[in-house]
Amino acid sequence: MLEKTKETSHVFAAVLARVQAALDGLVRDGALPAGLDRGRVLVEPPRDPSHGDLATNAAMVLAKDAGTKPRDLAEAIAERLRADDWIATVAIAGPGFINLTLKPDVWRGALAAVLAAGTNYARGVPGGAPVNVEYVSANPTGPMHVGHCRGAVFGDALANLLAFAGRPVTREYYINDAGAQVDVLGRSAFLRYREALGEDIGAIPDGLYPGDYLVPVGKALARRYGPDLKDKPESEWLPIARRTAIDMMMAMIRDDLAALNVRHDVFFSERSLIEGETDRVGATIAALRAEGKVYEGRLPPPKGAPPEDWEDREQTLFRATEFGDDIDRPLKKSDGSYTYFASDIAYHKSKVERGFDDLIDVWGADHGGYVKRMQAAVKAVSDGRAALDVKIVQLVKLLRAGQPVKMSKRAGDFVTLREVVDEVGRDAVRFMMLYRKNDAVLDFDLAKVIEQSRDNPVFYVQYGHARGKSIFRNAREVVPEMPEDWKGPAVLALWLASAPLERLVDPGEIGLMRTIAQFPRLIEAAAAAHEPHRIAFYLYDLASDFHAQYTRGGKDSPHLRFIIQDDPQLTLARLALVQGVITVLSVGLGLLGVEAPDEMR
RNA sequence: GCGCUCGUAGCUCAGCCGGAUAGAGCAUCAGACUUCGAAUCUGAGGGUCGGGAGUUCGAAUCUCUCCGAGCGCGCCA
Repeated sequence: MLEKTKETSHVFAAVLARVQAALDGLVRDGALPAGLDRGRVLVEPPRDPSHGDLATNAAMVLAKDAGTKPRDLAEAIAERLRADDWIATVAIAGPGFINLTLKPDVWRGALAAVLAAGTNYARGVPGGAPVNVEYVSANPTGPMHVGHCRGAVFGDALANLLAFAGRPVTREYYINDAGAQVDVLGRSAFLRYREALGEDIGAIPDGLYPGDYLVPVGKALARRYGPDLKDKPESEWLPIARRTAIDMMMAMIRDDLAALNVRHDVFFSERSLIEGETDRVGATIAALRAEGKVYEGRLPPPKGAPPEDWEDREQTLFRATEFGDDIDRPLKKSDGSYTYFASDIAYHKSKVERGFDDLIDVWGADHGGYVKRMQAAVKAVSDGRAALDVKIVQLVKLLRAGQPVKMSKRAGDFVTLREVVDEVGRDAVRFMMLYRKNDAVLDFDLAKVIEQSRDNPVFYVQYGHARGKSIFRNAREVVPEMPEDWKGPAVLALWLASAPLERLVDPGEIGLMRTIAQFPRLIEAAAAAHEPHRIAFYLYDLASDFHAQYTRGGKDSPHLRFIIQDDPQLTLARLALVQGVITVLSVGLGLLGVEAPDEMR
């Protein structure tokens, strides 16, 4: 049995290091030139399991620079790897792959490492540059609807993932509390205020928000100010109505987010940029102008479809083309006020000034055309130091049993986030939103996601966890010395540490250990790519392996059951394996913000 | 017209900085429960990876081009 070292907790990284060591050896012997770029050397599981546990492309990516043939180099590398104490067999295949089979003890060591680390398994070492993730940022003009849901869940899971990978993460929400939309909100609230005072307001006029959710805002205004506001000019009541409405809308949005288990560290007000002691939007523009990145000029009308009311005029422009955008972008409207983009530049500048060079924004698909200019702006305000990655989450098509759920925002009968969460549950919403790449359109079927079958990946994965827990509940009569739950995971881990893992010899058992051992690598890759959906797919695969192994211990092969009545030691070893599985399932589900239940109900 | 995103099995989708014979689920067909939860599992059939060209040892993946879908296109946020 190998020791539980840092190596065994990340087998792939360790084997890569061993391959690199073999290459170092070849360099020392003069068989390989020094100073080759080895960045492309990978160790990964081959697609076809019959090729072994791991494969490396080292010979193929280095052969050209080394001036040798891939298969010759592969043979030289293989010769050194054969001496490695972890490696059982080395085979060269295809154009120069080196296929490795590890000694089973390596995988057993990986399992032991999982047990020792518990819920810290696969956690990255703390460090790296601080990263700022901005997500949701829904306008505070009403409750959140389903469309907001996906970005919220995605951003939250991505932030969880980056934090777990070791990065210092700040989760941020940008409140669009300036501009025309919140003025409309303020006027709509004022109407409800008059209504609350007993006035008959009739139908809500066009151009104001009709939703009932503003009724409480009107009542609150009436309670706080009585009739005082009613006869004042708009310039006096609007700021009050607007402020009250925004605050109440944000409280509602926070509640909605809480229902989804989504939270933010920072709520950043757009209005604070212009209403503070200094006009930070103006200051940002002035600073950019001083650097020659802002100028007064004219834009050509859009090609193909020029607007009817196009008016050629000189305006304040950001030199976005210098930073990779297609066209320079206006910063001021014709009435002299700032464009949304201008505020957004100041806002992103504030992120840079707060020490973030690594920015992630999560946006809806309708903002796709905005990406280049924002990335250009981030480069401009940070002198190229900071980078912005914009994750576009695509549309969610809401269905019920295959039929589209009709939504009309104009009629005010859109489906709210809260309705969906209440109907299908937080776990189902979160998992399904993450069980898809962010940039692919998502069909969300309200009927299907509460179905309890293999068709529904949420239940499939959760069932895997519950099944593992169930095995522990049933094992007590064979291993009565098993610590009680209330003693906590550390006591259980200590007990499992004495398990004779060398008795895990079945290919299905080794396979499970191998899958578990891939988790740290998966976390690293998913974090680097900003792709939390990879976790969801991995968990599905792990649950699948586990269900398969469970069922193999059926009528034909009772010796493969996890609980063996007359063999407590073997049962103990298999319980250790089950614990490894449920640990990873639980950690992974935790990153997705989905519960890992002990029982299915 | 331009830009962004997407196009993989009948349907819904994976495919990890280019890698070996392109994988899952659903659906279809054939099987597995007197004992650890059948909310599960085993097997079969099903593919011009939208079309074409290029880059190279090698392309679903990178480049170009065409076709198709969605989103966006100064003074909305």
